[in-house]
Amino acid sequence: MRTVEKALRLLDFFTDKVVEIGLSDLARQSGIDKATVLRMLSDMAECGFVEQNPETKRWRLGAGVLRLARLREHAQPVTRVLTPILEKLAQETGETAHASLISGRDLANIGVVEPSRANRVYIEPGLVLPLHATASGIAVTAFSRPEQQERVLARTLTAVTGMTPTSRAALEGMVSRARDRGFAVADQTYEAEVYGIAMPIFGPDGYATGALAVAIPASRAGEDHERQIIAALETAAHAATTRLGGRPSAEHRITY
Amino acid sequence: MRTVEKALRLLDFFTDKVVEIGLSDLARQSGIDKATVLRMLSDMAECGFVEQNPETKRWRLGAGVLRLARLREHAQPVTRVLTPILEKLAQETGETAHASLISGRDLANIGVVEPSRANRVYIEPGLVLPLHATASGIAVTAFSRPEQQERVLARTLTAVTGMTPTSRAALEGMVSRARDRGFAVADQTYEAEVYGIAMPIFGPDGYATGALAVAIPASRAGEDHERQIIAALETAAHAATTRLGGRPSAEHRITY
DNA sequence: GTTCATCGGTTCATTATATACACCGACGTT
DNA sequence: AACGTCGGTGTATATAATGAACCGATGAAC
Repeated sequence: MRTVEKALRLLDFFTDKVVEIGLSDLARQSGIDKATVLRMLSDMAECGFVEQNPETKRWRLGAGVLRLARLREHAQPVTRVLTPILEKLAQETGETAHASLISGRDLANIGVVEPSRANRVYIEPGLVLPLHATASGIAVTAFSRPEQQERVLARTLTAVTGMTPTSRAALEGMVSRARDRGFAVADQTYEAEVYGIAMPIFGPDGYATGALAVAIPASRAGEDHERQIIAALETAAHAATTRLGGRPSAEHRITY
Repeated sequence: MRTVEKALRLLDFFTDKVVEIGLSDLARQSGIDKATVLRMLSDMAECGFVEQNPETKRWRLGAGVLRLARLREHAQPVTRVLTPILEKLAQETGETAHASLISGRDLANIGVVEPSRANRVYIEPGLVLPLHATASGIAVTAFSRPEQQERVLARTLTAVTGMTPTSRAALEGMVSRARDRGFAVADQTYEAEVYGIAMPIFGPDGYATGALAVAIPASRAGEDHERQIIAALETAAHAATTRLGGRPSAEHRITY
């Protein structure tokens, strides 16, 4: 299999909670031989992607990722543009708002703003969202290029919760419904008790490049609240698209 | 060379100014065969490190780097901590202040704040600074582990300007002088007309992990100005070290 | 309107390189 | 003292990376 991809996938074992990982641990989790993992880590360390804690000998993300993020942000200031939009969205809806962008085969969370109320949904920063199991993923897929759409539908859909769509038919239904309505809804498909509503952000070619989403406790789901969220999302997503230099799809129309 | 490293080094061809690169161009610049470069880019794209502009077919940095940067920033909020320190430093000195961290074999610029005055030094965001040719690099090297120091001294030192130290002796002199004085000075070693002064940031083990620096037009270099900058740098670097959970080296004492 | 150069991308035989097993000393527990 | 685990090393083997030749498309030159 491809060595470069295997090496880069090692970085996905670092999460919000798992900040440092030991060599043997990483080898075990990834299923790759210890010697190989070490060589990959050393290679990535030479380039600044990871670094080794000199005391614990464990590995963590390196400063190189900060540099690259600055470069990308300088080329297109996604975070700077989306943060105020997310803040407004969280404030207007009183719920947790987050933004994700297509990153490889998945969706990468690149911004979260929580409302001030106590009972709110927590979303891990830097989370990888599966395209088939989240409102954001469905929204993006619904407005992707046909080939990209087919790639997602053709996958083996792993269940994250009991509500995750696992058959092609179920997913296809959710996607086409999202395309019709202009937004996607996911009822506890990724995490129990969490209900998500998402709207796509479009690129210059009229296809989705990411999504804005609002996550609410499932107990608060209800028609009025949902309408209010969708209205807030509509202006937010439109602002995000245009301020990022995108062009909304002609087929994107919101219908409740 | 190792494949993973070769692939990751491709990312270093993206800069402040070069936001997108075509396949043939990247192959030419890196000296790697076109087919190989394409495979590497495809692998990295699968992981979200790069993405292809669907119109121009050219490649750019992907959203995955934003995600990883968020994760690292969440684990240790380097940027958030250093930005206000840099702002104060730039304001106090009236000059461009910047911060860099060790990233692989080099130093990665991760923050710049410019003063309000018109005649100021411009530093590219996300720049890679060679350890031997910048004040920051000298400052870091002077307070690194002996092995690390030796690795830098043993390198083939490429000249960036006519003032860059290219002999081991010259570099050794600058490093030991920096160790004695507690800060490093670089007079147009990296860019003509730019004079840099840098002080190390220390990690928990008492060795340097990065540096804060002030860059001034060479024409403004002078003893009074320099003294003022060093004083501002001293408090700034101390604040950076402690607020990042580091411990200053016992050997770090400022002497003019 | 033809020519030519260059683009992104593909193919496939060759071989260089990644891999995995066995092994090391160090450390902490039992 | 025996055992398990850690990070790390050496090396024969086999797999995966490589690069030259080639493709169709595009655009500039004349």
